[in-house]
Amino acid sequence: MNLRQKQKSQTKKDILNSAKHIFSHLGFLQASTLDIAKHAGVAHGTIFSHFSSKNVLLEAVFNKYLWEINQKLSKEINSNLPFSELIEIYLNSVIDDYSFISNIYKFLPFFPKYLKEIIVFKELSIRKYFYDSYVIGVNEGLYLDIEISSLLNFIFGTIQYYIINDEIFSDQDCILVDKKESIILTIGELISK
Amino acid sequence: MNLRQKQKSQTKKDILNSAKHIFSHLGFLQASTLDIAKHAGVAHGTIFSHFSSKNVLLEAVFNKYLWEINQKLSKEINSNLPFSELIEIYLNSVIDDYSFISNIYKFLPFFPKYLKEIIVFKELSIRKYFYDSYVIGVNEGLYLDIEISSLLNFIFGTIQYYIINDEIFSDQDCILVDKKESIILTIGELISK
Amino acid sequence: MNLRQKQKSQTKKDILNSAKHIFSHLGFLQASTLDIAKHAGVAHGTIFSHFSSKNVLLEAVFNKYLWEINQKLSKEINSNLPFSELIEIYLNSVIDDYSFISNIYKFLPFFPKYLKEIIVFKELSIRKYFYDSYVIGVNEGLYLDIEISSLLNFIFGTIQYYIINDEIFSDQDCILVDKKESIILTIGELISK
Amino acid sequence: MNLRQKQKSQTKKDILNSAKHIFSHLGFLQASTLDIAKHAGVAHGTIFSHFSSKNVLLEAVFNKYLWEINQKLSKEINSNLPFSELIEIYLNSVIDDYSFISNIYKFLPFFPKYLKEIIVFKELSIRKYFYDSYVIGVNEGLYLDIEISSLLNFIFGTIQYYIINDEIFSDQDCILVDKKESIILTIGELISK
DNA sequence: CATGAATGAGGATTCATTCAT
DNA sequence: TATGAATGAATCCTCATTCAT
Repeated sequence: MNLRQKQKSQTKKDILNSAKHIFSHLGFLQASTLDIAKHAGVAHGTIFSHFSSKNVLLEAVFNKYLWEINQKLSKEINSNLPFSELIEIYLNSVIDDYSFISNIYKFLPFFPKYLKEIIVFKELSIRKYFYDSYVIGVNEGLYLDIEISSLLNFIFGTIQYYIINDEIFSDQDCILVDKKESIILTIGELISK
Repeated sequence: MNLRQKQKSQTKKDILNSAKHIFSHLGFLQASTLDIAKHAGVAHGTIFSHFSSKNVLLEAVFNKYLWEINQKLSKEINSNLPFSELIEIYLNSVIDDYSFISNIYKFLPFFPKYLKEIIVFKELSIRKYFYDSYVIGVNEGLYLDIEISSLLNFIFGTIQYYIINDEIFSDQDCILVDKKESIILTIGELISK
Repeated sequence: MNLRQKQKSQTKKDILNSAKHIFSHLGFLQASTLDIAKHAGVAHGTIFSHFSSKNVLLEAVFNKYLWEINQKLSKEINSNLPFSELIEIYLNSVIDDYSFISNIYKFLPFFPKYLKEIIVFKELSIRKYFYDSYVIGVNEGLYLDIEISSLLNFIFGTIQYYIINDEIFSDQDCILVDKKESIILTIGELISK
Repeated sequence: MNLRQKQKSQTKKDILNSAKHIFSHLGFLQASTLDIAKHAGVAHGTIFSHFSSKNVLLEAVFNKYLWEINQKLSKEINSNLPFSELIEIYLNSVIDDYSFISNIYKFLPFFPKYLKEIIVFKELSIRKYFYDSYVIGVNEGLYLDIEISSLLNFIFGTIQYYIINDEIFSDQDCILVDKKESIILTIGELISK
């Protein structure tokens, strides 16, 4: 990669970074491409020479950062860990990047289908760990033997619910800090045999 | 009520109906007041002679239709019914007005706080039935004795989760038709002692 | 005049009164016909059954109240009074109805020509007294013998200038209270032989 | 300055010019930003990429043209000139840009305070010359020794008065052409010792 | 005559996207 | 590739005026 290519690559990174930052702080609709360009220190048009539209930029942001978050999570997570520990690790990873992830969930309905699918696809790879851990627990006679994918919808659904309604549930910056213990406890009680 | 008042009242109803319709189909942000006016067959300005702003119209739509839905629900629902039957009745009421209710949940994060509170307040009155029914079940030794409000967050959260992600989970018009049984079954298994 | 006619006449008076009040407080452009109707306790349309347009109402307000102000002024004023006393009386009459009169002067450029002419015509009848008084003063050898109508333009112009620029010249409600003495003094010095 | 910058600068000038033109002909309130854009041959939005709001554009127009007018005036004016000559020079400068300046005076009461202050500030720098010239005249025993700032209010007030009421006083395009001599003469008679 | 619901033209502003430089 | 000026469709809201009741 020559200098020119490096600079180009750096510009793209700057835009992605700024996009994530602006999206996290203003939300995906309120964030304008001009805001992002200013924050990245590039011309407005430069965004469109790297990303053909705002939605394509959104897609790139998702691909990059959700992938990073998943990477980090994969290192800590492990199907041999007990189910409730997985939930805690997952919640911690959401808390770490709360302003970004909460905005994703809040704006999900506005995204075109292909963006939703990217997001869901990333989530699926995480679900795998939960699934396997639960199977082990069932085999060990610890957990109820129920349809696991339904159970996982309950868990991820509840977390998403708290995030989306955070403004109502709590005055804190991140509602999950408050609710983490309660979520883990309730799930534990529900699934234990 | 004289003719004038009847006509006025009818116009207001027409606007509210059209607003509900447009909101349900385009979403609350994409729906323009001009769209609504056209659909209602009135002049653009007429909307603003009945509702001082788009948000006030939104509020009125919520108050009218959530109230109607709640009314209907209250007639069918009853704390003495078993918990899973309540869930079914509730799900049916959501299914009946799916395109409207799903949009409410999808756009919730974008509403001003006072609108969120209206919606939450309506939900609370429904939760009461669930709460009481669960208490009865616990006393009868049928259900696990866990923190009920947390449990209800799990249930409402899961339903909201299916709704918000409906486009991904299912090609049907209404995902809950598909998932109803699964939801009820899973909850039943989880809470049964 | 029968009861019906009396009521009609009273409604018209109410509207004129309210119009003057609203015009005085909000200015002629910011004041809406709806504001006036509400203040008068009549239906919006009623205004237009008495006055064919907002401008016609404006005209009526001018005719009524400028006439009243002139009437009152005519009783106090008298060509035999010394010139500076006339100025003081005139200034006092402006001060008495400052919020109305100041708005007239401020909005003068927005009025159609025929409304301007009404206003000027009312002013002319007052000018007559000033003119005559000055002539007497000149004949008595007290005042400079200059073109009087030009002089009067100087005086009325200056007063209008203070009114129009009151926000800049003073924080008081009525700048003329502050400037009255200075105006009279300066004119006195300029015209004395 | 490269081509891009020149073009941008030219567009801005075009907008300012058109704004001045439209403001002068329609008045500051009746003039719409769309009118200005059309006259300047640019898209409506272009105005807002150069000026953040209509008021900011107004401010820019004032700053640019009042400054130019003042510049031109400063070159001709000089405190050592006799007072009546100053008045003539000032009147000529108003006459030169009559449709613009007359609109400023006519719409003065409707401008936000900070715009009024810009206008007044420009006027103050001119007043300085008048003040100094008068002082010299007084010292030479030519003029009455009276409070000068009051006198200047009389003069500027009278000019403003003629301008605001031009439609009534004269059928000419510019009333000051008619009245110039009369104004100078009357002032001369009033102030001469 | 009085009512007041309905009208609809008009106006300022936003912002993703384009394209000449 | 990068720039950033220019675009123009889209949106909410105001208000004098009309007219059926």
